[in-house]
Amino acid sequence: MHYSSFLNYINNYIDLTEKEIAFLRSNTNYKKYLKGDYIVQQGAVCKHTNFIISGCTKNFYLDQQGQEHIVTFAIENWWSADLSSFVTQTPSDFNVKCIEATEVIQFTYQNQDEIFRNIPKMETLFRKLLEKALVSSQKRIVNNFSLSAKDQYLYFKKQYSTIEQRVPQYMVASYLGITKEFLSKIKTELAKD
Amino acid sequence: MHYSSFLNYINNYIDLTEKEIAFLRSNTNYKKYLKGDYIVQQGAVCKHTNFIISGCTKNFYLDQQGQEHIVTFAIENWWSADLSSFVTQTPSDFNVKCIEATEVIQFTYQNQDEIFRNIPKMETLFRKLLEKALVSSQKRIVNNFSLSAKDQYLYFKKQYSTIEQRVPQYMVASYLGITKEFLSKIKTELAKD
DNA sequence: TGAATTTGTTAATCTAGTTTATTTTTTTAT
DNA sequence: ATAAAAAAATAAACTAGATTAACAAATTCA
Repeated sequence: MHYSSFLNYINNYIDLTEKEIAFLRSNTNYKKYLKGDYIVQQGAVCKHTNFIISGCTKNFYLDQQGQEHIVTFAIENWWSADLSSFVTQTPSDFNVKCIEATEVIQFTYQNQDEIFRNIPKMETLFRKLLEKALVSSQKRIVNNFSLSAKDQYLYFKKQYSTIEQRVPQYMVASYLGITKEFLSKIKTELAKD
Repeated sequence: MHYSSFLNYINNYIDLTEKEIAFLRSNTNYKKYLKGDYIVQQGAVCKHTNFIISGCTKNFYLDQQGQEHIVTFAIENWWSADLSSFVTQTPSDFNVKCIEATEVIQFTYQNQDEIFRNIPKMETLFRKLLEKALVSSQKRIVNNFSLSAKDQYLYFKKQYSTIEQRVPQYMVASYLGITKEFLSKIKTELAKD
């Protein structure tokens, strides 16, 4: 049922015994959010790390002028949380909001602690996930200062074509750090070729 | 001797037994680089993760036009490597070069594997380090698209005042993703206030 | 079905940061 | 102490991308 895609995902990386699976189940829970629901709100502590079974979320913050800046998107088989708030259990500077109705498997900080203590393989898995995430975050910084807005858009389109097709264009612009008008201009230019 | 600052550092996070310390020593080694030496070269595999005992390094890449873009600096008590190349053991897109003569404690990918297998606390330490690194990498992305060049410079100055005082200004500009001329302009403007 | 709201486009004007070129200052090595 | 090299400053012309504002499509939902 709900857990199959979650367990499948983990099974791609590590082998779990029946007992470990049971332990994992008892330290996580399933939750369903509606389109527009907040999973994390700026100012509140991020209580859970969420594995997305279905749906799509955006992680964003509002600047002094109240403008929304999207930091990351997340879809099926991705993790979604505000890492900073989760690991320190202090109020978040970010919001996580559902762009679509979204189903997740989630666990608290305490749950995570239990899981890592009882299933060390899970900590190894997370260490590797964090490595990957850091690499792609660094890649994004690099792209940021060596690619033009046009090339950054093309990179995004190539890397995350699924996401590009699912979210409104102004959110893509926000993710890229450009205005929606300029993205529109880029797209009409690209269409000419 | 060489190991004291390394062991001190680790001791801030976890407690190691004498036996574990011995194991750690036998799976790492000390190395000294001169100013200007490369620790990692673009195109070569990053063989080691380096803990800096003394000195300063820059992690950078050269774009199509041969322009240098600095991704990170590292000084005493920081880690220095090209993570992407290290974890995949494939050729690096980046260079790590010593800005000053630099002493490190280093270990290979195999060493790391051994260390994590034999001292799980060390994997926990690294998982937490990665969390911190990812948080600050995300913070940098956020700053990138919500702060002006001037405010990004001020943030850098505040966060990394030691580094700012140690490296030439054109490298700070490269790290910030602006030209040295523009940084110079910013600094004279700031000096007026 | 059609009015309201969200999303996307176009075009004119504006600005933060780049480029190029020259000069001045600081550092390094002898 | 001094020449050479590296780093920093200055200034003018230029450009990628922002802003504003008006309009056009596409969704949503009563």
